[in-house]
Amino acid sequence: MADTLTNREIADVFTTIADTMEVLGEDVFRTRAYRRASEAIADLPVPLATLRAQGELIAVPGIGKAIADKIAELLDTGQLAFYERLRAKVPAGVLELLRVPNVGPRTAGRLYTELGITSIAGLKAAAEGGKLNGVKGFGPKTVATLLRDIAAAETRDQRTLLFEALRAADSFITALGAACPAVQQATYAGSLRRGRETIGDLDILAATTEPGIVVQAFTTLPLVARVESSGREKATVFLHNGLQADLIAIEPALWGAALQHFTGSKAHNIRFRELALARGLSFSEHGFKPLSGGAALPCATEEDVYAAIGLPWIAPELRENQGEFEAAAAGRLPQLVELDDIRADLHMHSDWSDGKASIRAMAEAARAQGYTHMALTDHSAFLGITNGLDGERLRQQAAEVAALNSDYATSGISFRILHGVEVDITADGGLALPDDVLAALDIVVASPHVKLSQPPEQATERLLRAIRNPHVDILGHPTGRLIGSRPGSEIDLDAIARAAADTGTLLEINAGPERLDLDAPSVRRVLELGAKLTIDSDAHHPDNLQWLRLGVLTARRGWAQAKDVANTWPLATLLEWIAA
DNA sequence: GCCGTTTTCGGCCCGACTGTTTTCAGTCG
Repeated sequence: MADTLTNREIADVFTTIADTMEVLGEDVFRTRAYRRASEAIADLPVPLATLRAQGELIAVPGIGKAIADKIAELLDTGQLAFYERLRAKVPAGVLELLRVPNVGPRTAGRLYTELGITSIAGLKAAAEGGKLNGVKGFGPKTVATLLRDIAAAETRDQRTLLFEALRAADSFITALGAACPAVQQATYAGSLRRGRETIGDLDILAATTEPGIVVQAFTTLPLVARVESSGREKATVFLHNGLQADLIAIEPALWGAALQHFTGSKAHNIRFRELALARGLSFSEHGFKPLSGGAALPCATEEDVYAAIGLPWIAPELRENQGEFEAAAAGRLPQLVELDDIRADLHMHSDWSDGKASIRAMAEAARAQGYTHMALTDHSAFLGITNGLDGERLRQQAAEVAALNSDYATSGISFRILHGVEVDITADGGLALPDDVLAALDIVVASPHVKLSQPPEQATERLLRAIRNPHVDILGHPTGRLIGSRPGSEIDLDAIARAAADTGTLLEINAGPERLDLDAPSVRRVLELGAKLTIDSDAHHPDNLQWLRLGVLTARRGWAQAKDVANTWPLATLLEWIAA
């Protein structure tokens, strides 16, 4: 039998179904149902085959009987007759047209049925050859922007990493405030505020009593390369670095409504508005409109907005319609971990291996973050690892760590460097250092760096062996994925989490901008299964310690509380945990 | 196709912006 389809592959099938049905002009609510199902599946940390075996498919919000049957057919046969019938009606190239900005399903459908266009290249040729002139809906301006949009689709960048987007948003907001005194307050919203690992565009919110002036200032900033659209209260621009940025200028009295609206997610907002309607309230970025015509409700803060439908404020990182409304209604929202809760970084490198700074410099950087302790975890000597340490060099390093700790103690500084290592997990689950070397260390991070494309069973068994080694305290970047370039190992996350919970092994959220590994859905699942976490920078330079912010956002998206995260614990608690 | 503190049938979030319009459809977020 062929390999079972992954959740991602099945999610893609339902997205294609939705796209195809939209192009065919079929019922919008049916297409929305397929899209919702696809999104729900994409975020599931548990394989669909497992849920199906437990009869739990229809327990997933957005999956009903009909889609559950289609999932079963895909799992059993690797195919779906319904999907094949749809695909036969619309060439794949027509769906490709949807990648062109401002070409939606209606336009793509007409381009296909009326002009026989079945590819972006074909569309470009038609536009350049004047074949669109005189076609209903295609005036000269539309054709001109279409050619520009085709060029954008051909060179389109992938999504931007969270870390880069945060930096871009900060500088953009600073520039806007400096250029326009009419801005009373400005912040970013959208997926950036929700802490998603990659960002499609920047959503900037500005409070002002003079929206026209702010929009004008926004669209004429030096950072702006091109204005896509510009209206009374909204504008969309492209920056020189290729990022798209949207602005909404809003009355201060409606700040909470606009912030809620532009933070999303779309699924969260749709659900929010359904709940509002059930209370006789229509909600938009301009606030509430009581259907009965009653008095307006306050919307200056997001707390006002959620209070209007009887709920406490919900943290942006939770707003994915993945159970946050139910938790809020039941008074069971988690008290999410915060950056200020972090007392230590437990995965840091120095120039003893491939880091760029001395142990002391890294320790001082940790102290500057306000930490009370840190773990120095240089690489073990292993194939492919630069300048990794063997047992002898680790003994030498221990002396330097002891001397530094002694310096801190005699200076009356309460700070402790734990001496550790980031030991390689070999392809079969062994470790690159012998047990007696590991036993002499304060803390051990074990991480996979090579052979990350093993079959799932082998990849899982490899990590399970490492977790069960009594010297291993932390499993570092468990899947090895790199966002946008390497998918990482396929592992049986439930098995890993259960073993980690059994042995007390901490599972890492590696906060490197390209790693964020574990990812947020995995974090939520491993916490459900009783495992504990660490959030570590994996810093190779003092500046990298700031990456921890990304890890905290990821932890929050995974519903993590401070008590779940070992580097929020006091040093004594951590040492007790490791000893046990 | 999904779903239920109005509902197992009949709904399904909401509005800005653009271009081509004699009043609105399509796209986007």
